[in-house]
Amino acid sequence: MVDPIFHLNDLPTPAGIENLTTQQQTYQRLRYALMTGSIPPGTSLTIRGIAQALNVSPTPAREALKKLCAEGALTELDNRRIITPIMDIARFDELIALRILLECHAAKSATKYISERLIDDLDEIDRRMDLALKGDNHENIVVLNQLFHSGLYRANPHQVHMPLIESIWLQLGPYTRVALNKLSDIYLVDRHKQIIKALRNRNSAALLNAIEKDISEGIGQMGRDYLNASRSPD
Amino acid sequence: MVDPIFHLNDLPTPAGIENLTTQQQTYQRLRYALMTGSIPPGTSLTIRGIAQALNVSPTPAREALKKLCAEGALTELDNRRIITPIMDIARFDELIALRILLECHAAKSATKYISERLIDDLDEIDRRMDLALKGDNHENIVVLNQLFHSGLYRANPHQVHMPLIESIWLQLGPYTRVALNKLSDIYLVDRHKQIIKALRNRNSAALLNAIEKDISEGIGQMGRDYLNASRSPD
DNA sequence: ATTAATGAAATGTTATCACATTATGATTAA
DNA sequence: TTAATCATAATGTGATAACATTTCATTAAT
Repeated sequence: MVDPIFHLNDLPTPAGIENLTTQQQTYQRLRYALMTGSIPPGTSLTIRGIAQALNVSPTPAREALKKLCAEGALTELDNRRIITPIMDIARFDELIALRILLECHAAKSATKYISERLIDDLDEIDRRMDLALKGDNHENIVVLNQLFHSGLYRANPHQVHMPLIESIWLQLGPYTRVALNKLSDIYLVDRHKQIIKALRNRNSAALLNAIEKDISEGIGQMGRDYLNASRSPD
Repeated sequence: MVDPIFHLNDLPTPAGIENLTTQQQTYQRLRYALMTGSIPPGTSLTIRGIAQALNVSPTPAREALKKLCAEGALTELDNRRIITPIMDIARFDELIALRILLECHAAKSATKYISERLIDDLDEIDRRMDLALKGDNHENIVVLNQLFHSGLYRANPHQVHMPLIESIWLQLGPYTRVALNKLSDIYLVDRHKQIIKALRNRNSAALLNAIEKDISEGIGQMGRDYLNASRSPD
């Protein structure tokens, strides 16, 4: 064993996974790591390596890895090796376009289920996100940002789009971190405020516009800049 | 063992899976069965049951089932049992709306990669579909219909949407069969002809319109009728 | 008769080992 | 020096058994 998994032991563990099966805990930990961009693109993940790093037997490690592959969060190469997805600009742009397409659709189809109570909850999440932004707490920012968006889309009880949206989020995971690193505070939060305002006013057009901008000017622009910048020096 | 898997032995096997691993073969066979609607909604699928029915050991059976769960083709209940998804009209309508949304987007983003050669290929697929329709060969119809659509969308080499679209197809699998059963021949095929014509003319608006109608007036309408009809007698 | 308790059967989960495939690096031949 | 070859290690795959959970039918108590 060449200790290829580096510091995966030290990865932050999501809360509330104590009662899950070993396999589910392993899955949640890996998923969380991917979502928050804690594993660089192109990293090779082996069954035994993960098992050792997370102190579980190969079986649950294997199932967790396979599940993440099936969700698009990891890539299975032809030689059966599993790696974190490698990104290029074309693929990135497709993912951003899909995020906008799916999330605007989800928001639209959720509109009629949205209560004042839910809007208050989203407002509260956004307030916490302001604090996390001030504190530069990346993990919390990512998690809260996802809670904000998924809280909105999940208002619709007929859940068919969230798995698709989460698949996209997982694939964009590493670049969420990049985007939030570069984020000059107020920007993203501002869009969230617009979203909340549009929800309160039941202004569908404004809502969709705010969501699109939140995505395209947030992770979309930052990620694209990053990919462009990291291409040249090579 | 109560032989819960009925006649899964007799399920048609997709061609060209000889060189795959046992797990992949198992996955392909189950997937094919689901895609063509050969397993009724609500059917319980057990690891040992599938293993026995397909004459493989539990390990590959389990991996195949888990993968299909991750893709949304099967549902994992809270009690850990795995069943084929149960449909209701609201969910069905969401799936159809998502199909239209994603497939129109995929078609649009594929447009600039579409060659005359590809259009000829699609034309050929559609011709074979005409034959299959005349012969009432359901499996072939379903497979050819998917080849037609995926052939178009896969023209775009930056593949991020096909996994999402296939997830939707899998979830709609049983109703594809229903739709094609009721289909009065010419209808669906006609839309395909429109798609091909729009491709040749590079008419984007006509293309998107034809795709939307192909879906909404094909499986969309038929499936909805079926769900409405089967609701009342109960 | 209904409900609760019990225990056996079915099923999902995990651990482990044997096997197949792939990757790696040393060795040899051109 | 380079390319091919081979042995070894690393890794994924498959089979099996022990264990945990859930289901279900039977039994006992009210």
